[in-house]
Amino acid sequence: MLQITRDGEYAVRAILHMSAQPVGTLCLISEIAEAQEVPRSYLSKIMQHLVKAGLVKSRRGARGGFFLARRPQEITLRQAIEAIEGPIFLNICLIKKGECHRDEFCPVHQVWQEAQRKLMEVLDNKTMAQLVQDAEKLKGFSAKKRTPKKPPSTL
Amino acid sequence: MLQITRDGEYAVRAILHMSAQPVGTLCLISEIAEAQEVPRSYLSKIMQHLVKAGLVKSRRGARGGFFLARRPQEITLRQAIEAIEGPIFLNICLIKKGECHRDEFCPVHQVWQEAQRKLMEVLDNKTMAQLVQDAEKLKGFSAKKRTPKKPPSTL
DNA sequence: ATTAAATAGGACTAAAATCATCCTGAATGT
DNA sequence: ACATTCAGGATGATTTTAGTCCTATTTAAT
Ligand code: FES
Ligand code: FES
Repeated sequence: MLQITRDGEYAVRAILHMSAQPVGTLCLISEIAEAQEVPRSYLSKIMQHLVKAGLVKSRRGARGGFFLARRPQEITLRQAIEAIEGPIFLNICLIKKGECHRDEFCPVHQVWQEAQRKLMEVLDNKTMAQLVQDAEKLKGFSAKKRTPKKPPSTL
Repeated sequence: MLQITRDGEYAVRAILHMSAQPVGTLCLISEIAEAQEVPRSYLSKIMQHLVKAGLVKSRRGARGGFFLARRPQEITLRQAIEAIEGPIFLNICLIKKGECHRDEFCPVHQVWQEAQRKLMEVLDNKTMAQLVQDAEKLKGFSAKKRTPKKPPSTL
């Protein structure tokens, strides 16, 4: 349907949540699920998948939890999404040359290639660290709307 | 899955096929289906849909067929795809403001907006007329590869 | 008027994807 | 030992995808 799945969306939320924590913080599934409004049991599966994909590490047992395998500035939005959704191909024929035998003479093919390139460029150029910063700005903005004076002391 | 469906792909093929015909030509389902490698009975449904969407007109009965409702230079790739797939939203929260209540503070939202804008830009800036031209160039190119000498007399 | 040629439209279906839930097992800190 | 967490498998409801097939209707030609 040319739309990301809930899996992808939830994965981004989870990674973003962890990215916003102080380094070394262990996050619990229930905590992430509640904060990011993701069904708890569903998120469990997604976290497992993210661990397997190598983006997240986990510790089992009491005082266990999840934490990022890399620093937030080293994780792009694309990586977060593709870790769960798999590589993105706007049309099936983009998977690889020859996947569709029409790609040799189909004039639409190069349009999809360009569209995909531009889409990826956007997702590649946004790191989790940047998103956390953006979120802080948004928070500051909505706070300003409520209390127009006195900028917040901590940023 | 962030991928266009067969419906969308087949619709583009069908419209492209009609765009490549001399004006006034009536195209038959079976003819388009064979040329564009689309299952005949499936294409039938897609053509119906394209007629309802107003992109294509039809004439029933003997000597009937399909033809474009507008000139190829007035039909963009986006219009062809969206006529069948409906409006494209890379994430469900882009459908409209407030569709997802997180859009106010979610820092990913504006990234999806930009990604979508760039994707649409690519699809908007390609008309069926241009694609037909591109196809002719591709044909000429592969023809050149087979017979490196003697450029084709008709273009 | 008959008939052949076409599209229109509805019913139906198999397979896969989507979006989850629930339970058991394994690991780990106290 | 025990409470706490994640790991992983089984299950399932619903929707989407990607078709097929049959009948009805319209139209042109004879
Ligand atoms: S073969 Fe890739 S779009 Fe046509
Ligand atoms: S609300 Fe739109 S991406 Fe998060």
